[in-house]
Amino acid sequence: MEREEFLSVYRHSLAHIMAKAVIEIYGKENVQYAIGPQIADGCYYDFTLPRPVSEDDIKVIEDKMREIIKRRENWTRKEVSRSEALEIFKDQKFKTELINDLPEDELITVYYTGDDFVDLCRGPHIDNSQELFQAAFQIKNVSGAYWRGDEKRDQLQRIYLFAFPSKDELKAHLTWLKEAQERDHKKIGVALDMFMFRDTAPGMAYWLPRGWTMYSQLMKYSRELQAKHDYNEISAPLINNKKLWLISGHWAHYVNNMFIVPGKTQGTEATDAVSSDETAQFSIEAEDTMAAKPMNCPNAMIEYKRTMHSYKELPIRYSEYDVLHRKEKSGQMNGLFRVQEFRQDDDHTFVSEAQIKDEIKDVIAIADEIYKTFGLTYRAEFSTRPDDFMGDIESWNRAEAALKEILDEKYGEGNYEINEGDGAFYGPKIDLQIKDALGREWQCGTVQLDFQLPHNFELTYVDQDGSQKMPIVIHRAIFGSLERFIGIITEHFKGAYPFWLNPFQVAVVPIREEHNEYAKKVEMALKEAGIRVEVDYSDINMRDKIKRFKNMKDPYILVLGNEEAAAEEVSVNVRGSNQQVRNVPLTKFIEKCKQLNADRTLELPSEF
RNA sequence: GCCAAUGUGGCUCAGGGGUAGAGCAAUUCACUCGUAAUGAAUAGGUCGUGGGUUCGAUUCCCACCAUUGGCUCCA
Repeated sequence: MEREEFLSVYRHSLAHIMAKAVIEIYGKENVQYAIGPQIADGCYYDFTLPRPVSEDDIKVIEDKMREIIKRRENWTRKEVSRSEALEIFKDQKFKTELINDLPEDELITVYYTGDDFVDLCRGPHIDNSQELFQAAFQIKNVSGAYWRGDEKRDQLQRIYLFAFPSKDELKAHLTWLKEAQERDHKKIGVALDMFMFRDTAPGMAYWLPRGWTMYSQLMKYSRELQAKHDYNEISAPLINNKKLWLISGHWAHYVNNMFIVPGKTQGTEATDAVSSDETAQFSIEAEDTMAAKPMNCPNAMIEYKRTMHSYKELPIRYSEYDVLHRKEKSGQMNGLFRVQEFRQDDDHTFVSEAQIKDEIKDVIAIADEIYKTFGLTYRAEFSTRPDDFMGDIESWNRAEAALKEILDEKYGEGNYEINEGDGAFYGPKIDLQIKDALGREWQCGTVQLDFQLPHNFELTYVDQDGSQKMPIVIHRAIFGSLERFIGIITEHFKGAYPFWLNPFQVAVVPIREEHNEYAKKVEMALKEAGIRVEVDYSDINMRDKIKRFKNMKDPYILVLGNEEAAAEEVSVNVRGSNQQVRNVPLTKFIEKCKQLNADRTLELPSEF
């Protein structure tokens, strides 16, 4: 049996063992068991139980599973008719629903584990529980889950299980998990003084000097690159009157994700901040109701509309890095990955239909260059026309064909995922997904075609024949949210960012106070060359200075003593090792740093 | 929004019905010319917030807030 097949068979079988254990513990009449599929590192099973599963229960369930396996029970496959199946599971609502939803001609099979447990399943399974003797498993955690992933339906308790063919493999997985948790950007970001969160602004990062330095470098990089591709940056108001959101459609489709500032319907001005006017009433129906922008697009439309446009101007690319606010339901926030305030490397490009393909191609080229700079790999997803699409079907077909052609050229047919009918109602889209340290995927880049907004805002351009045409809008972001992207790269680099990006690039350690003068000279020379440098002039042991800079993961630490001062040299301590590179001429070191900045090099050289 | 867990000095965490403890960090002093944790002393906390139970709550109960892991939804 292939390893993959083996994994799927016995992980799946372990899910049944878990169900059997849970039923024996809680009593069959108290348990509704739903589904128990295998997943990447094990399996899970969904139940409704008489009470929540506690820490103590977890141990009990694990022990019961081991006990069941030791019974060496036979697993028996049985083909049954629909009515037999319904009879077997007559007290099980989820199984009954599953059976009723099976196609008419579907062969229904059930598996007996021992005489007292039966589950609806297409298999295949092991023949006897003793085949699981070597298997290593451990309950991972318990969480809530919705029946059939529908939040309007039953809330189930999902018990996750790690499951591997051997104890060593389980142990290796747990080690991996522990290491992954050490990459957590929430930990590293705090340790490196990058950012913080406070409940004075839930889900909104406070950027500290180091973190903001890096944030600025990302924007600088993005701006430089996009300038080469003829993008024009704009900026627009952070809060807009409700009338804008009514036109854009956000008030109808997105209002639950917006921070609203209700207008005043009656009352006088408050006279002081402490005792405000109690007669004042606020309502989102008031005309002066405002909302913080969750997206940049509507304002970009407003700027486009300022003047008439000729076909000769297209494509018009409006990029922007403005702050966006999106209100999240509680429980959705996650460090920098999911926040309520963020910036995107956003852009709205106005094109004619004929320009779509070339424009998207250029976008993909930019994306490629950016991701390559960070050494990130991503997965592309193509989402096509949904049922409630807007616009004419011919435009959709042409747009989708253009996107598909680009994707095929770029990634090769079949090397990207196609989500049929999953596009936005206003246009098809390409999303780029990147994994975090724990293997969770996050959408970063996105390229979306939009037929709707130009319509809502009645955008036009004058075509060659003098007729009024409606442009198509391309929304795109490559980093996506800069916050999310910084979270991703923090985990990717484990806080040891590339030289060009690190908050401080060079740290300087004068060995004793009498070397401060030379250190100052080195500092100024580095700053002159545009290199971000920090120096510790304090009167403490050099080891302490080095320790602090190492903890902050500065790429190069320069140690300066008599020898260096006399020869205008530096001694370089390279991040990631304790090797010292001695007798490097200062000018040579600076040239190297400038080169690393210019090339945005990923590797950190230890030769100068 | 739902299920569960967590919240103790700047950070990491221990403790537990009788008004709090460690390590790191900070401050002061000493040490300090060769590459990652020198020594001593000092200071710092109404134990997330608000109620309740109790003679007494940081500890038990309730609500709320925030965070984490999932579900759902998204950049």
